[in-house]
Amino acid sequence: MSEQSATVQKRERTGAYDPSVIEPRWQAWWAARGTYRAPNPGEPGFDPARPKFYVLDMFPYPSGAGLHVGHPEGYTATDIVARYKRARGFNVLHPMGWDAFGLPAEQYAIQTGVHPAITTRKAIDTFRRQLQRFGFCYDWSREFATIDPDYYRWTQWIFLKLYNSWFDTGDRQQATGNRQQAAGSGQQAAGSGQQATGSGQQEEAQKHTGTEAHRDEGRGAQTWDGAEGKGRARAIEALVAELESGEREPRINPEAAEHSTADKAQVFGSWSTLDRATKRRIIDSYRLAYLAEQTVNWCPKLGTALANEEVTADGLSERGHFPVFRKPLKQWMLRITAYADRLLDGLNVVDWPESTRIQQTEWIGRSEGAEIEFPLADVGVVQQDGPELRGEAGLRGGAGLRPAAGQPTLRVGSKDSTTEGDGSSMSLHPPSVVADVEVGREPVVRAATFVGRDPYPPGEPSPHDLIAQARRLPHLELEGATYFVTWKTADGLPLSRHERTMALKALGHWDGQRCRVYLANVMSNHVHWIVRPFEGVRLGDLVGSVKKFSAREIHAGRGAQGRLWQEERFDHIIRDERWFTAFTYYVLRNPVVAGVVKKPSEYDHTWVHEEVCAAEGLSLAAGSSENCPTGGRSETCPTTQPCPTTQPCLTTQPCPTLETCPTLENRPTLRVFTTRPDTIFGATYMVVAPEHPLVARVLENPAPETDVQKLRAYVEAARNRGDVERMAGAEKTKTGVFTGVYCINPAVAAESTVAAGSTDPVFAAHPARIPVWTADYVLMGYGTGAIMAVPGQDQRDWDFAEAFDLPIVRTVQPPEGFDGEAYLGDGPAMNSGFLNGLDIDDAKRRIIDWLEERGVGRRRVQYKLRDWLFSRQRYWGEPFPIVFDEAGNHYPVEECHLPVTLPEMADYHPEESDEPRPLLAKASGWARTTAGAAGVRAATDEADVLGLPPDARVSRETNTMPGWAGSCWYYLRYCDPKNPACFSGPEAHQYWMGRGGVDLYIGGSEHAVLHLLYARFWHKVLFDLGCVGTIEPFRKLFHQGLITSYAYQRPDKSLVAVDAVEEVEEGRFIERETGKPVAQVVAKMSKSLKNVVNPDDVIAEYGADTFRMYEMFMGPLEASKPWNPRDVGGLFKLCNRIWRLFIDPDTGEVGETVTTDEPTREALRILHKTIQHVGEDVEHLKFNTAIARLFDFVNALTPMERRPVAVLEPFLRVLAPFAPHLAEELRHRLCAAGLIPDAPAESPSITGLAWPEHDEALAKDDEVEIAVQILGKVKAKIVVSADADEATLERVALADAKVQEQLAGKTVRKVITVRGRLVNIVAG
RNA sequence: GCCGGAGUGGCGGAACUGGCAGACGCGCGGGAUUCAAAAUCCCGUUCUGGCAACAGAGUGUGGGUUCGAUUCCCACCUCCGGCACCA
Repeated sequence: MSEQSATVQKRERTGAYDPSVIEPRWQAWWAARGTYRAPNPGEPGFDPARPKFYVLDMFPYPSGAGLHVGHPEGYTATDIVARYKRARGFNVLHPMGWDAFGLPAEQYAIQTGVHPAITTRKAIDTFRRQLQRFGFCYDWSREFATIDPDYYRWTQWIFLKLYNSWFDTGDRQQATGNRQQAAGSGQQAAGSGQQATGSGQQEEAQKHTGTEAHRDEGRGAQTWDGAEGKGRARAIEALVAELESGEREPRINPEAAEHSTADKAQVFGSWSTLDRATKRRIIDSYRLAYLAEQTVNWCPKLGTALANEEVTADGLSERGHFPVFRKPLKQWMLRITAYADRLLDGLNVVDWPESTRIQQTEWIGRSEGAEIEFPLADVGVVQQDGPELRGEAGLRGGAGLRPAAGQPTLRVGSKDSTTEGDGSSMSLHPPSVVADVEVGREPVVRAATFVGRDPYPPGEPSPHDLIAQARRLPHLELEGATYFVTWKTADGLPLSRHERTMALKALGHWDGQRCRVYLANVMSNHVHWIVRPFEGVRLGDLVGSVKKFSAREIHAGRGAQGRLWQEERFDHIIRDERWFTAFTYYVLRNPVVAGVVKKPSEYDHTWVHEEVCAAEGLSLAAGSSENCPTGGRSETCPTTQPCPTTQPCLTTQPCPTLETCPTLENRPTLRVFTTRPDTIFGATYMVVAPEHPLVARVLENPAPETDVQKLRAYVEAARNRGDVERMAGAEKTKTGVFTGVYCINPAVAAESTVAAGSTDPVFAAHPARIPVWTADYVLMGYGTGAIMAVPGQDQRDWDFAEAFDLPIVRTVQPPEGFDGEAYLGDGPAMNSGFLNGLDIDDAKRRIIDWLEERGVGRRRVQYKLRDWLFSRQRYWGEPFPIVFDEAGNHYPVEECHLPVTLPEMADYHPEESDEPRPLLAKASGWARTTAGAAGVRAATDEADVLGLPPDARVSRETNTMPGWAGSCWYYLRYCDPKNPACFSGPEAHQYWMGRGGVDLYIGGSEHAVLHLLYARFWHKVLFDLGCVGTIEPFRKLFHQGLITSYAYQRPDKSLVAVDAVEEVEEGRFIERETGKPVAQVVAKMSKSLKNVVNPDDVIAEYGADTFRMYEMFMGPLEASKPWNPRDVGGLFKLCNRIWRLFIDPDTGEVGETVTTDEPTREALRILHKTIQHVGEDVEHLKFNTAIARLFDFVNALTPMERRPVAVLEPFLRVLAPFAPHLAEELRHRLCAAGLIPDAPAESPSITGLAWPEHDEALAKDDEVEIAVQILGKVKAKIVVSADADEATLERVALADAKVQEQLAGKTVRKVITVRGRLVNIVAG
């Protein structure tokens, strides 16, 4: 201390440059005067005439270790820009604050019991003190930390915005459309949906904020501030209103990742009839914040969940080596996937580094392709009632088809007690396949593919189309539904009139008792039935009962036995009156069209409920056959006609009837996602992930070829491999096991015919029959967890096919001479039937159309992006403003009751527990409360599903938000950090966030993906809700490079710490202990290598100005570069030299060389060059070259005997952004010496002064040296006036003696002249 | 493996849109100042050959386009960052 102050005194006395004195002085002065305070619109001192510039640093986490030299790199850059822009007349917003929640403080609390807030505040104070020592021009009046209740109150508020919003895809019209409709009309529907969305947007924006919309209107920049389309967030009330009005069908959000496809397929009655729980389920499925069960790595010993990186390869915690288990836990998720497309689109309007945009694009991972259904050839394994099939498995339900055990072929069989015994005697039209519905046992077929789309076509299709459509749909059994059911007689045996009457009686038997029968109709060989089972009655039971009863009666009459009715039946839910009418109309009109009767009323085996007869608009006699493509004959397809189905028929014989047509329809299918549907003909096998439900199902119910043991072993191994071998690195060899099951390749099937006379109904030798394998190179989490393997065009598939000797078929013609394996390039399709000759794009279009027409596939976009897991089982984070009632329903805390603050804890030790439990749950006094105390809205009445009675017992959400939460919106709070009424006041927000948001955002590339993606997501939600006015938050983004350090490396590449090495001579280093030579290398700074540079030390030695200039001079801002202590001195020297341009070191006064002379031409030239180049370089963030220009200036001025103040003073204003203390000091000294007038009273600081204007003419050199090349080699130099034209250049160059010499004996062929550059003579 | 970025003196780096490669700094060499040192100022500093004038080579490697290439194209090598069997 005493030694240091002695040095200081000496420096002061001698007038040497001493940053340790001048820097703290000016820092205090700036702080006292509020020099860097940026007033908001409306505040005193705000100048609305100036444009704004918002320059932002990435939110630092104040670690206990304090600042390292990497931090100030970006901060210096933004500081320079902020100062420069201020000098250029901008109102600059340049704030700083703290992303302060974080694990280290909590860990420390666990160890010591010190409240994390205390630890964190201390770290913040250290950081602030360190940052202030750099002289950064932050507006500290705007400082806040994410741990401030005043701040996280609004983080919670935004969470509630997410919670209370849903993503309207704008497909309401499509909701009543059909997924199988032609692509053209589908697009039309989507288009009009978007339009509707767009027009409603502004309106709703106003509605939501309650205040003025934050939207930045009239700025005109469509790309920035316009509506985006592709759907948007809206208030949940709008959803409820749509549901209540009937505008939207009540159903589970089809886009909800947390719901199974079966959930999403459920069709509910009208909104008003639904119970509370169902209404809630539907609403919650739409929220942008939702609860879902997620697997966590739970470590009971640590009482905490661990990130994947914190778990070792052997399933132990990295910390402590305790066992870790995978446990499901209900956690909050944010529906970021809804914004996948918009997050992609936004990347096109921002000025960001290309690499970051690419990283984000890849993270979102959009791939366009097709989803294709591959019918399973062996369907015995797929009982349609299994809960497994409800997941994302992609197994489509059809009628359950079942092979006889041990037989490779399908035969008619039954478990029906009435037909026990010989199944073969029941064969129908061999070799066809008959579906087997196990009536009375488990007839419900879950709809695994009923995803996201309403099954009913738009407009008014013909009844025939409806029926055909219904046939393709999965069967559903739902409480309260009305069904259309139809089945045939076995063998198509005709019924007599008497038998038909009996059947009709049976169909009507339970009317009024167990069901309501709306329509019953018995034809000579089949029945139609429209029925609504009463509550608690199952459709399957009813059908079974009717069949059994009628069969017994009829058989008795005939004296026959066995099966009367076909086991297959079609049932489908009738959802609304339109459909009801259509089905009824179809049933009644069909006999007329078929010519059985003249009009429906003549049909005597029909019974229609009065209600139906009375129904409006049902005109039974109306209609004609013209809109029925098969002339109404599809029900009784005669053998003389081709099969009327749209599916390719695989048998060689004409189908007797539709129901027995062994086409691919109505089989269970394996659904795949592919980006190369054009290669479908080359799909020679299938692969499903080991976790795929099909595999479990096969294990339960093996196919004849299944090697159960091997399969089971593989699945087990794959499960373990998930965690263990992921770390072990890329595993090259492909592994897998054949499941024993086959699929039918629908494209190959359609193009091939089975040889006539084949008796094999499941195409045992057919090329369309392809094996299904399981292998862990297929991931359950992407697509459908199943692929069609196309070895010819996919290297992974190729490798797999090679390994397991599976067929390879090329379907894209590789170029001549191609000797690779899989061919991924473009080329004409081959071996692909109707696709042959088409290039990839055309083939894709063609095949997708083809698939869609047949209902076996569709266009599909897939994303890698997953929803954002938003819950952490930690104490030190933002509490969720959510409570749960005793039934487990969640309720938001009302806005006026925010913030929900963290409770005090007795200690921070997690409880050791097998059950995942967040730490906060220990604060039971806090967690258990009442709805009123927690601030939940009081329920208005019974029907109010979103409120609670105030005295209802509730428990608080005990998870907390993740670290990302607070940093997602901090840039908005800076605009208006103290506003108690709003997250950011509209006026301030509009001003600072106008014109594309943050104008310059600098931070490390480690945040290139997650932080920037999450923040953009929140911003877009807030945009949709009218809370912000730009579609993107950060207009220009820049990543500073890493600051590395030197370390030393032994010949074996191991690193040696800096303090263990000695430099024996220039550039030669040895390891002190061994004396062996080591090489100097660049490495990341790390404690272990002892190469960490502490900024405090550097500042103590050289001062902040030197530090700032060194960091900027090291190299390009974006590059990684090593900290070289030796180089720092060079910048200190620069500061000293600048000092001495002004100050006589002997006297400490302004030197006598500083004059009021008229500047010389030379002095003016260097000044204006400096102004110009530094300005340009700062604009381009090229600070290293800007500082080189400062060197140039000093180099030019140093030798001058007389230095005009008219040149020195503007130079200080150029210097100020880089070395603000030095510039401020010197300017004040010039004032004090009377060499320049005092600065204006309102801004006595150099900070308030304008950037000097440069004069282009003065900056120009009078004469320039021009290189003269002969054949591109410089041979001579000539000096000409700077504006010499081409002719002059050529003349002077050719006249040059040296040139003459070189050209002797040669002919000049051509002379190329570039003004101000060179002359190149082509001679020979 | 894929995607992105980068390879230039002893070192950090510069070179606008294809136009004198090595700005600027560090280090090093020489000189001035000094009793001496530090500091400061001046000169030099890509390599090879030559006392020198000068000559030749040279921007990771190999090829190409061009009057002219660090810059554009093709192939390859090395390093850094990101993703990782994404169908």
